Amino acid sequence: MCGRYSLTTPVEALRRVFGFLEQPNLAPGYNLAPTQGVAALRLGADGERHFARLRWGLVPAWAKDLSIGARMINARAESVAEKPAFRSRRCLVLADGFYEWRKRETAPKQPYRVTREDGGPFGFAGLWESWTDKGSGETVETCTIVTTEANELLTPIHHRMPVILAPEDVAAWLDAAASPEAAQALLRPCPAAVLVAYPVSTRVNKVANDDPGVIEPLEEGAPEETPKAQGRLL
DNA sequence: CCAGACGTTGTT
DNA sequence: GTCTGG
DNA sequence: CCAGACGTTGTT
DNA sequence: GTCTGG
Repeated sequence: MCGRYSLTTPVEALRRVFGFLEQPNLAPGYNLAPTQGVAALRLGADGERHFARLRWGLVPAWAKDLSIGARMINARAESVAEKPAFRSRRCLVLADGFYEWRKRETAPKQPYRVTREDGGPFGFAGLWESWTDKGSGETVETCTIVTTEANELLTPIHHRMPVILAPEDVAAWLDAAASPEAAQALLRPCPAAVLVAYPVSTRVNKVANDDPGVIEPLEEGAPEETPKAQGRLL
């Protein structure tokens, strides 16, 4: 699954890689979590790619309130085609790393950060919807990240992973007019060789810890961190 | 016709 | 909203 | 994903 | 345990 990720790449570099029109202000996100506003791309009616901030956690149009979104943070690739709640429009959620927690027998879960081998940004296959509050009339755009089975790199850590689209597949995913069969075929684990994974501090567990420290590699075999060590700032 | 459901994750 | 069940 | 909350009564 | 919030 994918319940936490990072996007620290400067917006200029994102524009070069993904080719969207806008020049938004984008603060680095070391520890992005559900219900937060995240950076995404959508295909506009003009056929161009547009940047959008979407609330992470899909809220279907029929929902009574936003609370369902906290649980709709992922959509299984295996069920995207059938489930009514996921008959949504496609988007690309921009990232440069994601976190997975490996369960351990005795010790607490060990978090890992997974990035591209070259450190560059990438896009998760996403779905988005628009929800309007019946009372206030306020509209909120929300999104979810599609997941699939783990590839060889992720299997020792976790059995699911987000769908990471190869750059050449992004256009086919974003174009809702493209064949559903072609889009469905993109929802598979990316090659293990393009990714690397490394353990990070359990400081990432806490959403409020949104600082460069949470993406720093944790030294293997290092003694358990003390609360004092966890509290130090960089 | 109306009423009511509609979803994910995890489980080494 | 859209679909299923009654 | 993890962290943290999770409830009732009353209403002179 | 289950649910919500970030």
